Amino acid sequence: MKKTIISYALALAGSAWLLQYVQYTYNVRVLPTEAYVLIIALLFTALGIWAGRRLSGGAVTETFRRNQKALDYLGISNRELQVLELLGKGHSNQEIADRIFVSTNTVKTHLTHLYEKLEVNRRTQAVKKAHDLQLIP
Amino acid sequence: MKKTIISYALALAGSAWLLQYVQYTYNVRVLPTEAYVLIIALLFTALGIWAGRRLSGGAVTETFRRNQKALDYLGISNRELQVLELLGKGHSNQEIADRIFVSTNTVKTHLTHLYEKLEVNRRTQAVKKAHDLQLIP
DNA sequence: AGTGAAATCACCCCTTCGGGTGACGCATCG
DNA sequence: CGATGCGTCACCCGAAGGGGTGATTTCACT
Repeated sequence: MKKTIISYALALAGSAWLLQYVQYTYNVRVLPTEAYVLIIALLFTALGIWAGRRLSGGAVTETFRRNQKALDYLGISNRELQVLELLGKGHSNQEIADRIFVSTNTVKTHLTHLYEKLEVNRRTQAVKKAHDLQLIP
Repeated sequence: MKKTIISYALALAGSAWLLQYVQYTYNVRVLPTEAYVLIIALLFTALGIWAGRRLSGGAVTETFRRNQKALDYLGISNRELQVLELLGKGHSNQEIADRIFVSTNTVKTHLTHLYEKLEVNRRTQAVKKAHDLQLIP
């Protein structure tokens, strides 16, 4: 992180210096201004892409966005989604039941429906599929 | 994609034009050359970051990199990792056993050890933790 | 007013999982 | 040589999960 910033600053300073050097040492403008602008622009675009990857690509700051379309398509209800979320956190049926104030039977019913809609037959598979479909983080 | 490229080209052309405009219309260089370089650099750095995100950020091409350090720290063996991977795919003990040609008892033993090392007591939690620790994709 | 989906709960039966214990062969390391 | 860790397998038991059926209430839509 710190290294990235320092490298970037050095690259920036170096480029500025290089431009000055070329312009003042040879005292000629071999290329029109547009060309310089283009070169600098391309150079720093590349640097920007690289810096962007280093700075934000590594740390996964990406916020979770639920795939509402898939949710609708599969016909998963609110309550079922709620159960699915707790499922994804690794809770047992009993824990889920306690957390949403229903009996384990109800949780089982919701899960059965979820398994049908997700076309799976185990909770682990349900979690995996829900995760792949971006239904849960 | 196409829109991104076009927008980018427009931004680039616009910036070049703006520079020309400022320089030739007022016929004065209110700022030293370094400042211009800096402005252009910063501008296109930002544009580069933005373009980078649009072009490659959307498609998650990010390849999975196993967290070897965590693996070593937790003392998870090769065989255990193999079981963990199949676990993460939502397989049952029987399926895992068939896939690696051992008995379900062996799978259970591996899992028991994994639960201890990952400090969990359910397969779903194990999958979640392994996923969080980047032990499995 | 009637239909249907969602949500709730119950009971049964069977499979799967998890925890505990014990055992054996094999390799590596001191 | 003995200790340690890994991989393998077995048996037991209780808890958890999964499949099936059936039932009630509530609420929205028609």
